[in-house]
Amino acid sequence: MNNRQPVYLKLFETIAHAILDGKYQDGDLLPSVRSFASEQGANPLTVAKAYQLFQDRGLVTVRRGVGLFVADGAVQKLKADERQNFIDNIWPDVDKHMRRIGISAADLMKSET
Amino acid sequence: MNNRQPVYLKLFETIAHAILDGKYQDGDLLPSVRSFASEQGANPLTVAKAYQLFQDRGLVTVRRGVGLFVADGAVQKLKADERQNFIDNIWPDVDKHMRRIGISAADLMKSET
DNA sequence: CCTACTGTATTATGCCACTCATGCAGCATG
DNA sequence: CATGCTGCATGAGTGGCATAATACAGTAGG
Repeated sequence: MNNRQPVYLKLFETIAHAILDGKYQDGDLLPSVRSFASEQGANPLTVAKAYQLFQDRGLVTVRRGVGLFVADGAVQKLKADERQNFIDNIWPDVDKHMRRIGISAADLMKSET
Repeated sequence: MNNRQPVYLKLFETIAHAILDGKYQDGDLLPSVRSFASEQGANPLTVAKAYQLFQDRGLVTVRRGVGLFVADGAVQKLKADERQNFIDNIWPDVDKHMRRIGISAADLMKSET
């Protein structure tokens, strides 16, 4: 029903994960709008919209005519932001949901690794 | 991040939570489409759409002209469905996200009551 | 300078999920 | 039968998203 996460948000996550996983580090050049678009089978403007989100957060610096670069301290900042967002917004809901259906975090840890 | 959750899904969750919390039990009459709509400040058809999801899952029985009733075994079935959905769909994503940002389930359990 | 690459602004168009207003159909009660 | 409640089918409007076709601005390298 709701497979409908917008493409530009999926692209944002794809990039964010690549950064968090260390594929791109501070100062690295990100794929160009057009190349990443063709690589992902998306429209360049949709990619630009995803990149815009990084700019809004100050995670990339634009060198017009050259490309987009991971800003200084962006990796750390992105990770910190994601952690804070998880603790403040995501986990409370997940925790509530778990309590409601009677699953504890301890239960889940047993069936891991 | 997602304020974009449709109203009818929020309403579905509201009802589901009420059932899981024991407010409505097997055989109980659910609020009518119109009364629940005015109570929630929503459109009756949006409420109907939420109720439709329960019908699709066989969780309610319809008595046209009378109302919607919680089906026999619905409470148990809903709980089982929610658990399965959590384990299959929700938790894997949450777990992946946690690993990526370096938070373990053990970390979260420390800061809980 | 010229070419080829960068990001970006503009405008237009099609699409689809969501929401809602209206009206109809079924049942209980007096 | 009449009233007043139920759920529900139909159709229309809205807004966000994605795409497209251009065009422009900035930079690097031959």
